[in-house]
Amino acid sequence: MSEKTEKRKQDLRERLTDAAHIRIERDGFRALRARDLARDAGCALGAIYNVFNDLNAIVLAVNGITFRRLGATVAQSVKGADTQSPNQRLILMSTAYLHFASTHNNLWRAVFDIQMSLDGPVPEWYVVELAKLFEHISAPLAEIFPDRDAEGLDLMTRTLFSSVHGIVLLGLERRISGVPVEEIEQMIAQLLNQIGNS
Amino acid sequence: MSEKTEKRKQDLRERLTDAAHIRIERDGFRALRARDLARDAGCALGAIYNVFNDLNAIVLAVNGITFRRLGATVAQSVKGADTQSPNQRLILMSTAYLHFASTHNNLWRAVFDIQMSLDGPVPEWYVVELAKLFEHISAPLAEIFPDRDAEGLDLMTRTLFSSVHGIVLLGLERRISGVPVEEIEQMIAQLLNQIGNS
DNA sequence: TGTACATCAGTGAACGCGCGTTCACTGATGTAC
DNA sequence: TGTACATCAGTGAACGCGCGTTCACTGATGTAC
Repeated sequence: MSEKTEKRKQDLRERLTDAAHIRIERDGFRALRARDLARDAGCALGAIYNVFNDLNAIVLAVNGITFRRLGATVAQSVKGADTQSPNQRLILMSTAYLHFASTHNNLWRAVFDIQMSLDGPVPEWYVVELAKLFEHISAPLAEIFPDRDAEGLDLMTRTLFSSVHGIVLLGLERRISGVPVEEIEQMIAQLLNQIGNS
Repeated sequence: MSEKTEKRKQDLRERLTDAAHIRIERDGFRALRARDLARDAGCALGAIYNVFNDLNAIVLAVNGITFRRLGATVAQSVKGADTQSPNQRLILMSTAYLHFASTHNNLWRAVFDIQMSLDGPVPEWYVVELAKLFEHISAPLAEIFPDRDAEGLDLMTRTLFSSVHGIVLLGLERRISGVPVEEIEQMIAQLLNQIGNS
């Protein structure tokens, strides 16, 4: 395969991923259709399978991008905030998480939904990104609880992340327990202040 | 329609619900098939539609049962525990919640999953059960924070429920961030002790 | 009690549709000489 | 530079399957007289 051809393939891969990105963001990943993607990307239906193993691989590709963006957004929220209290930084990150989830709801859900319904190994990027996210959380926690060992800190990190995730998840779920974003922010602040003040 | 006939219909409804209950618990609600149900319940495929509007109605019926059981289990866990500290009671309830979710994982997920992917009005029982669950949570919270008004208490109740839900959800999710149940118990205790000690 | 009729639960074959994936073909691109 | 050949990206019609739901039919049950 010549370089030029390889580039064309890469090009198609990107066009498909972009199209999937847009469609998932708008309609959710369960509404993704091979025929729609082909039309959007301007290729034949069969061409998809020259470039991806199956539809799922495209969703995973989009999820990889989404998760990295999410991680970057959270990291960004505390960049240059070293002067803030650790508690304040946790709130900044959680709020960033909330806003990402709120703004890109379908993309965000796809990341967590599809993992749960799939089998096979968890993709590498997933593990890496999650670890990075956890590092950002554990840093302020280590300041708040300086005498915890690494293991205790890890448990606390998971606890905190899951809690905030739960608050965001149910808070954004209009059909069940959904509330306005400001109220979700209050919930997060409430939770973190409890923890920060102990 | 005679009384006897009505009873037969009611009977079939129950047989179908029971069959769905078993299958959802074992395989998850996404694997539920009309033909399987008909076979399990010993009726013809078409008979289902004499008795339910569609498959979804059966899942909703099962979800109603599950949610009530869940509520009862949580309530049971603090029955006669008035001597315990409010914090301790919150831990009891959360642990009961965890164990229910862990033991009846697919049933539990169906309750939350299907609500999110459906449109149309939220069923009455759902709202009622959730309100009951929230009452159980807000009682101990009112003891811990006697000077909060009703609104603040409500916010805190939602915060707590969502947090515990998130911890259980991600904790039980083997493919992503899953950990042993004992560790989830620790996470819950950690969260609630933070809140109880403030 | 018996007979004629009406109803409607019960039946399962067939409909209908959606949709991921394949596959035989074509033509553009690249390579060898 | 030109010619012959090979490769493989690109094509889209067709396959295949799953599965919810319908529908024309039947026979059991109930009702009227």
